[in-house]
Amino acid sequence: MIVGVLVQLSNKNIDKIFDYKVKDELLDKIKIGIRVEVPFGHQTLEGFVLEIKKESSTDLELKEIISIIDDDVILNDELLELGKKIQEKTLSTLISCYQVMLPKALKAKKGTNINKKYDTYYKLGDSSNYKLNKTQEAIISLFKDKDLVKREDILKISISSLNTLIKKNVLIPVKLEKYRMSYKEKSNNKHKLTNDQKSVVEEFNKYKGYNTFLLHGVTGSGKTEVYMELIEDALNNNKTSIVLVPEISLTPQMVERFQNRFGKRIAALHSALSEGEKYDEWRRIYKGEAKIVIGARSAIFAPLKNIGVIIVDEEHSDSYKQDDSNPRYSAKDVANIRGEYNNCPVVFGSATPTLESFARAKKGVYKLLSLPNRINGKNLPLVRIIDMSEEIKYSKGHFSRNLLTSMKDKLDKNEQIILLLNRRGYSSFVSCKNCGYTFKCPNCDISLTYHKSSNTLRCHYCGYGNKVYKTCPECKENSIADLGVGTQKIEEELHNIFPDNKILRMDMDTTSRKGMHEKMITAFKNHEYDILLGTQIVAKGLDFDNVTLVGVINADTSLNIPDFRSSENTFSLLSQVAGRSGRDKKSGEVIIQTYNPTHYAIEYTKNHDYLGFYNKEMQIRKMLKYPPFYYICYIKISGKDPQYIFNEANKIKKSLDRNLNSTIILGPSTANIFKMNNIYRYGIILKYKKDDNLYNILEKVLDYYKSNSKVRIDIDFNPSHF
DNA sequence: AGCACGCCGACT
DNA sequence: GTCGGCGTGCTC
Repeated sequence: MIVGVLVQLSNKNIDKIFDYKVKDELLDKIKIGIRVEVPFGHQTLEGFVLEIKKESSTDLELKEIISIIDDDVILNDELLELGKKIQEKTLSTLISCYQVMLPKALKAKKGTNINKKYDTYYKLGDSSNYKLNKTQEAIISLFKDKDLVKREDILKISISSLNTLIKKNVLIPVKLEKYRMSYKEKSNNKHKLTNDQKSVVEEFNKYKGYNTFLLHGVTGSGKTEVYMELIEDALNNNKTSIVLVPEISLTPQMVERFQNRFGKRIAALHSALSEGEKYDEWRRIYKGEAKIVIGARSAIFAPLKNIGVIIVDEEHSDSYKQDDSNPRYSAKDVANIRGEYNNCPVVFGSATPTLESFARAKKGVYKLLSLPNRINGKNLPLVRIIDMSEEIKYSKGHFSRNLLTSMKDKLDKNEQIILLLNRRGYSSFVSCKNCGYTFKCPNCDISLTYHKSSNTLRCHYCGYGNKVYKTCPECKENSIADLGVGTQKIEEELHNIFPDNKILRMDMDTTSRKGMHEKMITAFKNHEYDILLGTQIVAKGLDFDNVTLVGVINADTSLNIPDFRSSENTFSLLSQVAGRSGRDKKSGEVIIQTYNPTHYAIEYTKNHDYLGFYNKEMQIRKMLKYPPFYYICYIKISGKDPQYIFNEANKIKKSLDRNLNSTIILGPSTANIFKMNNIYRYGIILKYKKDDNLYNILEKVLDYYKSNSKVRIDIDFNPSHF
């Protein structure tokens, strides 16, 4: 017997199958999809068995497999096939496609193996010919409502009685894998669906088998309740489900909501778990103990069998696209591949769908489901737009008179307020008031961010740090000052204006410690604070009954990001944050401050007019040949030597020009951040509708550079941003 | 990724 | 003469 093995080393040169012989004693343990240890060159590596065959195609003398790592198949047929499809779509190495599907604990490791842990339980044996005493009866009574009882629970009664019962075979020990997490029993039965929700479910049920649905539901329309109904139906048909949510909204409350309804059949995969905990959850799914998986992007690879429905909540979120490492895949694409394989429905849900998804729904490629109203008949909040270029005459700070008046009003009524400051691309920075000099990172060529707590300047990309000088290095004047505005600055201003109110700041700085995010949300929900001030983190999915005012300090920051999706992202962000207001009985209000009051992304937010925004934005996309009218592919060429990189980038561009005739080729241009960690980068952008030669030629480019250590080529299909 | 092989410069 | 730089090629 010969096995074909793919070793766990992500490198284009060795991303192929190597053949090995199998020792007689391992013969019956070999299966496709298990991991084995093999000699490889001068080292020992782990790899996946992908082929079993009688003969090798090479005439080299084959080496033998050293050992077998798994008893059971790690990559089942579906995942094996899925990995190949992802590698074809992304042009990544095949091994990276398999590795991304598995918990890190299963990746090739150096001695840090996570061992399974066990708990001892007991089940009832035969007690028919044994007379129980009082203590023993107490032990047996523990089994009244369950089949298995934990050893610790019995020890609380009596260890000697336990030992006797074991000896007499009244109790039989069972070893079960110990999981690091505890699971809630379900406590809550299903809510009644509203008529809107019911009709969506009915429409959904008209279709059988694999279909992709777009559930367009305004904020507060009860999409989650619909998801749960679909999951419940799948469960009743003995099928499993996957629910994807953006990492940022995968809060313990969200998980709890599902646990309350489905109890232990839920497995949650999110970044707050340790690697060990993630591995435990993965095992529970793998063994079929968990039927419903809720998690962020990579949860789409959950090793479930017999999937009945796949749900992607907040489908507009860019977190579903992995863009920082290979494979650069979209979990939504993977959802569709798995939906097709399992012949099951896939549901994308959002209040502000991506233009790509909505366009597909309009064309009938996706089936459109709509929830146009908030539950219990609440109106969407009233939105007011404030022109800050006018307003700045009346105010020294960052608050308009309208916003201040409204805030005061709500605080008087003991209601709560959320303030959004979208800091992205707008970090606090110091600059010379005299000559305009700004401090930049010597490694990354971007502005350094000012951190007041440590009085330092830091680079948000590479972590470079430096003290703040008072004297300008350029003009030698003592005129360096803090000119940017961040959440800290606004927080100070708020303290001055509302000294009697409690203010909670929530951003990357204050929520990075484990559990903080959760604690803050709970504290705000319990009205320990009056005002929640934060970055995008406050916009997503949170549900606070007492919030009646949402203020956006400056809506322009996300508009100004140089990305063709900045209008879409702004509209989406503003709509999401507006949706936080007035979710309960009291009606809500939204005040958006901006220097671009007539920009359509802001104007359409005012009337919650998704369709209006969609139509306008589609015209622009069509004119400028952007998605959904064209696909985009970004080729990144990077390396240490800027001149060499530039030459190679031009060579690539010329070769693409020669070989692609229906593709628009832009660049090479310096990437947004030309220099980062002393690596220089150029980008080539491709726009295409259909080019049969594209994948072929891109593969040739990758192949040409695969052994060239001076150039690195990264290809990103449908990048979420540049 | 490692590691060996091989071809050039500068030193005990 | 030899040590060591890293460019190139190979791993069943």
